[in-house]
Amino acid sequence: MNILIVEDDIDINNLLCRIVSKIGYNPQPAYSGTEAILQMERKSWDLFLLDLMLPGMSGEELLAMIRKKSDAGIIIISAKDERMTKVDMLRSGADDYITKPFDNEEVAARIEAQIRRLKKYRTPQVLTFKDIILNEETKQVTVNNIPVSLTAREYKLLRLFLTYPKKLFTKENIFAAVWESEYFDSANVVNVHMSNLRTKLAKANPDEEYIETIWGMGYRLKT
Amino acid sequence: MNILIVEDDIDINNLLCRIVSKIGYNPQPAYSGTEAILQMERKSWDLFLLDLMLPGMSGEELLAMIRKKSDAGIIIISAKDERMTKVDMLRSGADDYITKPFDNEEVAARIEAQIRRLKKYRTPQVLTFKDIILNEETKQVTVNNIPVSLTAREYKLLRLFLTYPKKLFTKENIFAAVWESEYFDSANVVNVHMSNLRTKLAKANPDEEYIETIWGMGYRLKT
DNA sequence: AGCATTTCTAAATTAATTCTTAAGAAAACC
DNA sequence: GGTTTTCTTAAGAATTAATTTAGAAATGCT
Repeated sequence: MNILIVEDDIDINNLLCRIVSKIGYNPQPAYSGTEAILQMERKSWDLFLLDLMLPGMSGEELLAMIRKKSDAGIIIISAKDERMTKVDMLRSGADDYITKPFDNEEVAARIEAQIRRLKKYRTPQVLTFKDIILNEETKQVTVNNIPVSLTAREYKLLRLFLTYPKKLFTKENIFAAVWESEYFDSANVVNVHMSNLRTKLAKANPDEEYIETIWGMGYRLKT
Repeated sequence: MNILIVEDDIDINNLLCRIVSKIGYNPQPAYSGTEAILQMERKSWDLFLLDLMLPGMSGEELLAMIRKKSDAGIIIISAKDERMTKVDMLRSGADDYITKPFDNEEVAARIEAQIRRLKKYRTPQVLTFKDIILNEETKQVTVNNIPVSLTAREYKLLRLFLTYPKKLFTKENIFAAVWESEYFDSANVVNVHMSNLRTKLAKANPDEEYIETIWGMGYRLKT
């Protein structure tokens, strides 16, 4: 469990790191918003402890960026005790909020509450189905031990299916998840990308069928 | 989204109900721990707002019981502002904690934060009747443990019957529900699809009858 | 800017479902 | 018992949905 601690005050950051270590997780300090962004690109994080007053970038901005890119837990730690900020933070995607000065034990408990929840619904770093191996960390996909190069769309499509291997996805489902947009004018976009994905998978292993079409309903992995 | 509000103070309970309604969810008051237990048996809840000081049963006990039986979200609302209690609550399975006196907007935001999380990981809906199992998420149907492949129309038909297992459906009913259209020229379309559905079910289990014809009226599941 | 890659659109092709028709069977009515 | 109505079922026609191809538009990269 990797926890990124975004807090510019060195002493407080150290303290938070110690708390995190003590309960058995892996802390990494970041002392500015920009440093946090760099850390996000470097590896994937399970939980963010986020100070709101940051050099380089406001905590609010950073919060929005994290939420956009990741499903990690976010705990805000801040001296701002104003009501609207608190409410706004929760609305905008933070999972919890702690005000300074904080109590060490409370911080530990809240971190564990988040981790407990995350663990439950954890998406593993490597997704597999039949002989497909999709590595979330490296974004590499192999089929039948052959590396398959997918475009971004194809990758997201495949990942969606592998994440819920039994679920039937309607084209609307797929569009909402992969395109991250509500509107959905033409089902054909989805069709085309499904076709392309299938072609690439088939090229790597012509003897196996991975995705089945359920007429009038959508697509599902073929078990 | 059904939210059970467990709080003995009538005014506070009312206030919480109003907050919940306002953000578009379905509140149900319970004024004691025992009433909450009864409500839990009566139907399934998505989220609990839980006061700690309760007649009939302590909030701590109730919390443990809820967590044992359900995956619902739990938000503690309490006047006890002692540190250890707060920490304990989070450790014992609550998802969030609000202290009285609370701010209406904050309560609303915290409820929405919980709901957002719950929605994402919803457990799949499975409908059953006799040895028919219909999985809403995978759209797979098994009869007598044999997978049955249904067309989209047949699936919707079967789901309609399983959703209201005792209801008699007229052909107009069925047409309206499955075809999602008002007009209904020929009852025979319904007949034909009912026939096809029956044939497929019978193939998987020839010894059981699932749908009975009520002459001159319509169809109903055969109990 | 210019090249390469990806993504989207449009249209032709193919496939599966859905509907219509019609003939025969079962139930209700007289 | 015969007649009428309602339902069942089978087969083929019509319709709708999905696949695929090719090219245009957009995006990304150097």
